[in-house]
Amino acid sequence: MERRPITTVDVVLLTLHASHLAVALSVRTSEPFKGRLALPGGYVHVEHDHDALQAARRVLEEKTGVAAPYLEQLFTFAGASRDPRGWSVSIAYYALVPLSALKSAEAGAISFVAVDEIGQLPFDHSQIVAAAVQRVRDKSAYSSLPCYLLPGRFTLAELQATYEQVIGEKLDKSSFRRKLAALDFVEPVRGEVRSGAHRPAQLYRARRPKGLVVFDKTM
Amino acid sequence: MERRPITTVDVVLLTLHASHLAVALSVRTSEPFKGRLALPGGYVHVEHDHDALQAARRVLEEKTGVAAPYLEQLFTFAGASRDPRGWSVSIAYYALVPLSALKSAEAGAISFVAVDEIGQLPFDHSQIVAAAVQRVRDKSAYSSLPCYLLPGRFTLAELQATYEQVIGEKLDKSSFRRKLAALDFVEPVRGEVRSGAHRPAQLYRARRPKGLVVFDKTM
DNA sequence: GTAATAGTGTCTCTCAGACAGTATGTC
DNA sequence: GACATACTGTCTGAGAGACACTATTAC
Repeated sequence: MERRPITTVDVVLLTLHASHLAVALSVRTSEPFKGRLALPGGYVHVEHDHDALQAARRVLEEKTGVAAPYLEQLFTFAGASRDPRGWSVSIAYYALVPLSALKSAEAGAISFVAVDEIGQLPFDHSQIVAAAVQRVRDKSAYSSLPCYLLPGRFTLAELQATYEQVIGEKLDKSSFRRKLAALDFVEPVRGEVRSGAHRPAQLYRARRPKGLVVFDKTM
Repeated sequence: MERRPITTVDVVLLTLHASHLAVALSVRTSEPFKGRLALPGGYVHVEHDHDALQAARRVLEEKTGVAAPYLEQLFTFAGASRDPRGWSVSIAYYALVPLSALKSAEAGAISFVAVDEIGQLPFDHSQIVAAAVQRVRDKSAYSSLPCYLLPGRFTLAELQATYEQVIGEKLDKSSFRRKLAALDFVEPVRGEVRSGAHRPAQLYRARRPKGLVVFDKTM
């Protein structure tokens, strides 16, 4: 029989924290790198996990208490030198959640670090985070992905700010709304508005049956 | 110690064969599914492979004799029920090569099957092929990926035909060339032309330093 | 009234699609 | 000359960017 590599699942949980894209890190409870901040992750449990996606969901749930609405496989990092225990395979996933879904977890063992301020992480986790951020930035330019960073109801101004934050450039309000109307993946919620010090704004929600919508052009 | 899953690498080698996108399959020489056509693949060799990409290159080289110019990780298929031997991880890669690079291998144990005519393959290999084809079609619409399906020199008509074949729709010649000129990832080879029964066509090649070029818009 | 944010209208310029036209080879 | 393929020019309509305008609230 072949010698088999270690197989783990790691999750890059991203959210908008103080208007910046941030990643959730947890303190490692076992060696190697015990006590250090790292991506939530764990072994694949051959006896209990049916497949890799389910293992990722389990790990995310165990470590952060969150059932992420968006969870997608990112990349598999595998090699001899990424883990001191030897040849290892990490099937990496990334998840997007609104910050509001994490308020309870924040009290726990989870820390949020802005993606631009991450130092060195154990293993190749810095690389994994960089790959996830890259993917989210790229994909957000031509899909409805940023919706998953917002709570159930949001104004168009908030949606636009989220896009701008994630893809890193200013967008024209008029063009943005024209495209939204054409793409039709958000809908107004009749009767609900956000009141502030000024003119109230119509609240919108993501259209349910659509899921992730991918465009031809960019935002 | 955790029970560890089996870890393998599988490669979807794609090429243009008789104007159709085709996948290279090889006959399995060991159980399970011995004697059946399946994707070239093999165990990760913990002692010799430094990482997963290198394992994929080795497998491709061993089974097809080809050093593919384009080789990229596709997706990792992992679960309890995809392999009769038990919980397994397949890190799937896809490669693109010009048919001319495969002429020697064709005599060997490799068969080409048009991607639209693939029946049931062992394991979840049908799914893996489908994912690779999907990826190539999508990515070809907004990148120079199809160049890797052509030999070193090609005419613009051949390049256009390749794009049309892969993405599955007719393109306007004038628009196509305008975009090519703007994107600037191919260059004419001075003095080289393809002569036929009629007006000879200028030969082009992919610009060396560029590698894969990704566009904002689609072809 | 003013300030501030929400939301709409419109002008212009770019560019992709469509298609016709010219160029250059074989026979 | 005819014919086939290579290559280029031009017209037009759709749409994106830019920016100004109107709307509705609090004070």
